[in-house]
Amino acid sequence: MTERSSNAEAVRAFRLLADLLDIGGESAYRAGAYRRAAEGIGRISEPLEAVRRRGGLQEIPGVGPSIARKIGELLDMGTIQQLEEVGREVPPGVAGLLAVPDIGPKRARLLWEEAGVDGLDALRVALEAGRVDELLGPGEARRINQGLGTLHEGEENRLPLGVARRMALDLIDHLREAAPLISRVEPAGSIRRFREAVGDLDIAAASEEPREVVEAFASLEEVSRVELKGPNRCRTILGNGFPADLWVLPERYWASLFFHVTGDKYHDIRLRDMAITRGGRLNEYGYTEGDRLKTFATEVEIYEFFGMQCIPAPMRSDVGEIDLALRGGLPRVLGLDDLKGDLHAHTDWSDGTASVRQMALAAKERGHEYLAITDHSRGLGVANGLDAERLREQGQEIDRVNAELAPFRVLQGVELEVRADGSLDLPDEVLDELDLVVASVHTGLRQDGERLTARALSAIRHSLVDVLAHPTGPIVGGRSGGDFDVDALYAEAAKTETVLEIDGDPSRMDLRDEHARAAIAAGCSLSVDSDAHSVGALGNILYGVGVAQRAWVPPERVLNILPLEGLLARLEETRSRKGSG
DNA sequence: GCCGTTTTCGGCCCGACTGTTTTCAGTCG
Repeated sequence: MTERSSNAEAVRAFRLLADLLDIGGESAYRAGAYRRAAEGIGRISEPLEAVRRRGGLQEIPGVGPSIARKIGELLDMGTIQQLEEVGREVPPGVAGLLAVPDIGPKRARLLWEEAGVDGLDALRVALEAGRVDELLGPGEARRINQGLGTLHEGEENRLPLGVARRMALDLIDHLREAAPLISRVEPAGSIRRFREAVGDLDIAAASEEPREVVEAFASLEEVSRVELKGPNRCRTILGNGFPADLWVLPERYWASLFFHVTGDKYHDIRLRDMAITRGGRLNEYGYTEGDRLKTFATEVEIYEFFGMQCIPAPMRSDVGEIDLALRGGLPRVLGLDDLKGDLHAHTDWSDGTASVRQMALAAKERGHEYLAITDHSRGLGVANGLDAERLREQGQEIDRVNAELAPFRVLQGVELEVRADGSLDLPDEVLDELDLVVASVHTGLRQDGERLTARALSAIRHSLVDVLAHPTGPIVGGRSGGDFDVDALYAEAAKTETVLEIDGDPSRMDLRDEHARAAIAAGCSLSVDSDAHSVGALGNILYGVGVAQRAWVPPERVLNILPLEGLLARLEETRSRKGSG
């Protein structure tokens, strides 16, 4: 993973360069170009060094000849000369001020030049001494002081998608109670785009009385502070410190508003560019040419207006989807309806909360044809893992449930521990009796990369392992993943036809989007699962679908789009091929 | 600095909100 860190370094370097140029009074467009390039670099999973080797740097969105050259400097010398030079003019600490809400490049420059503020600590001192008040006025000083209070230094203040989405849905419920005049209200922004970590809640609403809805929103119990409030817009900070934004317009603007609030920014800008070349402009009300406004009933109509296919929200990021949609060549990506079943779920036999029958009934109700019960194996003692004996007993219970619920089918599987030495937690003759074996590396994630990778590879190669669960091992917002050589995993999984999982549990989201994209490019098949430990959590498969869409995963590369018979045949084929190979 | 179904030069998204600006600059999403 050492190569990959150079991507993160480049993102940091170009962001810093952009900030410093901005503060130094350089053209905002030039500074913006560096910021755009940082964005583009942040979205690729391939190491920059590898991209350079194949001459592909300028294919990165926002990277042209000049920035490509600077990427070269960074790779070869570990620094960018221009950054060093600009850093001598403007102390890099000044760029840190931009993280404070209401401080942009102009105020950062003013604070630094007029009050010697060269970082966040100096800002606190200056606020204390009343110098910010003198420079910017009491109102701005108050806002900046508040903004500084919500700023968590270092760590980016983002929440796992599942947590953020739950918060947004609760907020929406309460808003509907408080403001009955709402005709529509939906989470938008990065929640709707299924980013695995979310920085704020963006909510779009339609109402003929926008002002009343804004007032109701600002008065919700959850809201601890209103940062900004207008007739159709409100930005708040919730009691837990998390920002929540609301946009409200009358129903006839809904599609344009929903599109606008969904983003992402660069996708939005590309469509606005297209509006300009047509002689008009695109905004959250519709398309305006002269004094004539054309509104849209649906997002599909917006895209059709520009002669494009409609792009699913998770795919909106201006990394090529727009050009494909213009040519009618947007690939079909996995949808929730494509999935015929779920291949990873737990019951009260290990650390789940529901019985086999309860889980099966709930899966059946969701329209699934099958559900694999994959309780933990014995090695994960903390999760009450099953040994061979208890697996046999559980098999009898599964048989009874299958007799009752046919043609729905409960598959008996196991989530099998890959031990610290790379051996598997149950003997082959036990695994051979099961419908599905999902292998997992849960423990010893702090091992060095070589050993970790070797463990995962040995699981992938094993003839009775069908799926490698949550292959990289991170917990969103918590511990980072193991130091796996992911490219080696993809290559081996593709070769052996072992399936890699997209685990939809919101605290995992693993594989994440960039990994899933790389795995698809390497030729792997994937499964998209809930990893549910309760009946309600079966719905988490939706998050897995979101990740798959962000990664442009085509349905035909996903194992559990297969109907039951096809799935069983496929599992058997792959096992026998691996066994003989 | 990037980029092109009007462009290889001359543009660069758009609108909302705040403060102390009496007509707009700065910031944000």
